[in-house]
Amino acid sequence: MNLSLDDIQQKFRGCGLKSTPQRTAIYQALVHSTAHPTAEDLFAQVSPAYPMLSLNTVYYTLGVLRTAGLVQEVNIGHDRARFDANLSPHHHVICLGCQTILDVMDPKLNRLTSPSGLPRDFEITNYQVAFRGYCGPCRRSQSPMTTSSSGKRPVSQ
Amino acid sequence: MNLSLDDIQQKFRGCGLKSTPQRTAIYQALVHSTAHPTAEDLFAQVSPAYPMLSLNTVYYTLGVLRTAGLVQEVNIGHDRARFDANLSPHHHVICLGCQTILDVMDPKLNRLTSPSGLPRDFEITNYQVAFRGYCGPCRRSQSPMTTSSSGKRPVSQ
DNA sequence: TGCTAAATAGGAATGATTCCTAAACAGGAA
DNA sequence: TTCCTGTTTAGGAATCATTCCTATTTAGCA
Repeated sequence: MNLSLDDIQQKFRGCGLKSTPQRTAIYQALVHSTAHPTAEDLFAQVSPAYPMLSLNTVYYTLGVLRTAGLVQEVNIGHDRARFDANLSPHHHVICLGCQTILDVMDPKLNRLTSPSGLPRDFEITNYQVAFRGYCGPCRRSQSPMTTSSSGKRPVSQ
Repeated sequence: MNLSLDDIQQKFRGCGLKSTPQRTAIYQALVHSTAHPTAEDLFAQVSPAYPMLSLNTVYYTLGVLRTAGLVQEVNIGHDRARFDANLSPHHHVICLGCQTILDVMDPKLNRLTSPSGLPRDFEITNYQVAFRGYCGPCRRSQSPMTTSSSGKRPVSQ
């Protein structure tokens, strides 16, 4: 996706959001990324151009954009929130090795029907499929004996 | 599911885990729950019977059980980890109002095929569908004007 | 019964996120 | 254009789930 500054400004106005340089830069960085960055990632990316930028502002901005429906939060594990400006219906593939998240836009995944066995008055608004596995590089670097616990605290998933 | 203490002890042995009263109690509490409790929930539930129990032990135990494949972590949002001892393939419905997680065992959801557009060497090991929406009580208690932002920091999803 | 590695408890540390507040600013009104 | 007001920003402190560290206890085997 390629959005000009004007496009972004219009988007913000359309949602009743003020358009500030920081906000624009943060949103733009997110739109141009496919890496599902964390707040800290975005902070690192935008900081050089705005040395006074506060991580706090990144969190606040992401919260505002999420509320406005311009970005969504993606989570793998409970560790830190990752964000995505891709609003078209899509799903995710997560590498359990390097924690990379890939977008999957297979249309057949968008035709799932409401599951059986739900309370009658439950209203589904959306759903997402999360595929987990290992990417090529992570598969190759995994030694065949990685399964034995090393005696330390077990690692998340 | 109803597991006797003997069943649990056998399960632990089968995974090469020591069987301790605390570990057994924590696992049993999880097996008997359908509420996808957090570590703190389990701590609160088991504490009365084991007043010396440490929350630390609950975390450690859940880590061990997860590594052994006896429990899985379920996440809604990035806030805190929730756990599930239901190992049969199933999916989740999450109420965005009260954060309740329901299990969904609709067999048609277990027949999804690997999505298109994936790098050829990516190996999917499993997947889960997360449906989001609002349960009956939450729908009814939502006033029609809840959408207007109150001027405070926006709330998570 | 003794040994040893694993498990436990407690306290301290970490780190992501949120809270609080004063100053700066965007955007509409005059 | 200038002024006003509510929003946004930055910075520091606070919160809270989770992990780390460590000494003590214990399960399970020899």
